[in-house]
Amino acid sequence: MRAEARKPYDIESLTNVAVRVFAERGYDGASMDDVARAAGITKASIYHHVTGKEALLGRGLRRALDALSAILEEPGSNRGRAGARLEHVVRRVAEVTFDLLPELSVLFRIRGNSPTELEALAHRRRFDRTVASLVRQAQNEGSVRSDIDPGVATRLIFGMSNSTVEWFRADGRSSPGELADAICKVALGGLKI
Amino acid sequence: MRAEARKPYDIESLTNVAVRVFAERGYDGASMDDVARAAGITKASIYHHVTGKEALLGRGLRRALDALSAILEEPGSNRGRAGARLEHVVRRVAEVTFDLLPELSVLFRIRGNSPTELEALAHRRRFDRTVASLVRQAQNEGSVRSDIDPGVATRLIFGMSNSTVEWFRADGRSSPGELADAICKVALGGLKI
DNA sequence: GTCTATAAATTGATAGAC
DNA sequence: GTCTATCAATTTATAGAC
Repeated sequence: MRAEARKPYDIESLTNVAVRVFAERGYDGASMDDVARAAGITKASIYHHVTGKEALLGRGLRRALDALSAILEEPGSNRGRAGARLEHVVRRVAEVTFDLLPELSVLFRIRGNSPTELEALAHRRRFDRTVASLVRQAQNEGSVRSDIDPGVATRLIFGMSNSTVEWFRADGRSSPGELADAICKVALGGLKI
Repeated sequence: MRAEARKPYDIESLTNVAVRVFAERGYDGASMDDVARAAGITKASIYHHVTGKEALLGRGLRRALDALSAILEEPGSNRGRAGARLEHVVRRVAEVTFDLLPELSVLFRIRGNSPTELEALAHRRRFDRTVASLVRQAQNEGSVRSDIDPGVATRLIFGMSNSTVEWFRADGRSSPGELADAICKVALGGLKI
């Protein structure tokens, strides 16, 4: 492993490194020195690109939230029966999760300890509310069981889907597509035969 | 709200406070001063009861892991068909989660950033492996679908169940029993009708 | 764009009095 | 069992050279 000439960082490539470190050690558990070490530059150099640690967090959260919001704009989320639209959203959230694994991992673990985190949580709640109303429509049309509160059902589905960021690694043993399949099967069909 | 005479802390009552603070702000995001403030004593006083912050974490994690392990010793987890035993474990994990909400919340969010965390993660993996083998038995006896890997199924079930620590509050709107019901219904039966 | 050096604040932990 | 005072280390962030 020889030393290699590296392209200088810009704000995007540095954010890539930061979200990976935040995902691995947790935002609060990761220091700017951890990020610097992972990037192969010094801590001071980071401040040339961003105003501080919280700005790096904000950029990661923004990526995650933009990707989730985009799902709700897709045709599959807005056309057809509510049951089919719900299934589309669940599958696409799973796919986006694997696509932006560190960003979503960070989003799913924030606690609201700062204004940046609080704003992201508010955005996320908006997403959840939209899906919950989709669940309600699916219940009304008879394609989803009505004995569970729509908000609870939404949280349980995404609890299952989101938890994959804790253990899924694209290591070839199971592909993102296969896992997205499994999530849809269990969330919509259950484990029982 | 007048100042009140308070029973002096012992190690258990202080751990109660600490796990609640850790659950709310995250272990790394919580300072010893946060714990002290929540307890209504000074930071220095905490060190009379425990050797340090990591010891408080260890005590909380121990509570959570002991409660989970105890479930596997229950008759319902060891007698009868695998499908029924699995359902018992899922339900009991949900109930224990609501019973020890802050402790389980902390356990579910650790990353392995210290020896204490690494040891707890090892214990938790052991629990997961036991349940995964239960899922496999249930597949073999034909009570659980066989098109999903037992390890993946286990992680998805507990991903759903464990995620409740993020949002469930015993505020009367929905009871622990109702939520445990909903988790079993969705995990085993799915959302679809 | 990255570095060295350093400031300023926070934080985990200890000493010793009451 | 709790306090005040303080230390030592870590950590976020800045100044200024190259």
